[in-house]
This record gives sequence, structure tokens and C-alpha cells, in this order.
Amino acid sequence: MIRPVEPKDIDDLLTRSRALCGLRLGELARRLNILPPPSTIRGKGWTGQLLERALGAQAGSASQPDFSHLSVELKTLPIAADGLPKESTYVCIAPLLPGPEARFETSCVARKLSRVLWFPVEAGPTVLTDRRLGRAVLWTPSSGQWQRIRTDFDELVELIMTGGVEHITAHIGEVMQIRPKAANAAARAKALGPNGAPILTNPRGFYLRPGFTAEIVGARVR
DNA sequence: AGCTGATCATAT
DNA sequence: ATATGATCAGCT
Repeated sequence: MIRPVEPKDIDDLLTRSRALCGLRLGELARRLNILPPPSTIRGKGWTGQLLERALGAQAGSASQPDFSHLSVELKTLPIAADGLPKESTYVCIAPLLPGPEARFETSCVARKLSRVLWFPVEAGPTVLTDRRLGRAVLWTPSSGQWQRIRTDFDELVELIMTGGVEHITAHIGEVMQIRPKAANAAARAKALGPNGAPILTNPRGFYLRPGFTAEIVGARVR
């Protein structure tokens, strides 16, 4: 295995994914001739990018699902020693101005979450290269899950589109929240201000809460 | 101990 | 600056 091509269909993708179950990240990186980062703090997105390579996803920062021809988004999910997701999961950038992205049906949230291949990965104190891959789960939201996602989306986007972006905190939302998503707190993006006038604010992103992703992958509780 | 706000790397 | 991939780390 050096640089796999795109999987031809969903079954192909799942077969490849299952073949990686139990593998340590260091071994996978070695097979792909990819160097591990010096530390997790300097390699926050490394695990996800490693899996993209391993499964033949299209690299790049296009606003498309990782496997666009299959409409499948790939997400790694860090699992702590207790079997539960350790972190929230970034979904996409939150719209700060009116437009198609502000309506749920045509939002990045709907596009990204319609089909997700969740890849559990050991997290915690172990060194990055010793972490093992888990069993991948292909997920499409149930009607109830869509409903909960949409309720949070609508509440959050309504706040933004009425000029209340500065009032948003990560406390809002049952399964999905909005948090800063930027290089740092000084980054600015154009948004709708309180009086309909444009303002500059820190860019935000949608994140799925750990409790929700635990439900999705059927994380064990001990 | 969990969560929110902040941050790190890479590509376009 | 905007998008992708995420985890860090201080505060409650």
C-alpha cells in the first residue's frame, strides 16, 4: 500500500476501512511514507490527513465531501480510555452572512453530515504513533437525529442572521454548537451586525458534541 | 473532570 | 482570508 486511488464504491471504501482496524498510526504512516509530526500539538490534523491518504480521499481544502463521488465525508473520532469520544467534531464553517448556507437544506451541515464514515482512533496519553485505529462506522442520520441537528442549526443561524453573532456561546445547542474556528482570536470575518450593518468578528464553526458522536458510533460506556 | 474558547498545520 | 484536518489548555 503506497498511495491508494479513490475507492470505486461504498463497499470498496468499507472493505479498505475495515482492513485498517487495529493498525497503529505509526505503522500506517510508515506504509504510506508519511512522517509523523513531532508532537500532537504540532500535528492536530495529522491523523485525519493520514486516513484520507490511506483511503484514497481527494486531498485539498475543497468545500466538498472527502469522497465526493460517493457523497461520503470522512471523520476521525478520538476515543478516550473510557471508550467515549474525547473531543467534539468539527463539521464546517458557520455562515455569518445571509445566503443559501443559512438555510438548513442547502447548508454545509446538511451536505457534510448526510453520510459520514466515522473512524474511531485511540486517544489519550499514548504517543501518537502508538494509537490504534478502531472499526469504521458508516452513518446516515436517522430522522430523529436530523431533527435534533436541524433544531440547533436553526436556532444558531437565526441568532446570527438577526445580528446576534456576538451573543453566541458554545452553551447553545443540544447536539451541535458553534465555537471559534480560526488561526487565533485576532482573525476577522465579515458578519451581520446588530443594525444590519456589516461588522468584523472571529470566524466560527459548527461542532458536534461528544455525547452525540458517542451515540452515533455506539461507544461503550463503562 | 468536562467544556468552552483558543490554537496549530496545510492548501488555495 | 477561507477552507480543510483537528486538539489544546485554562476555567468553572
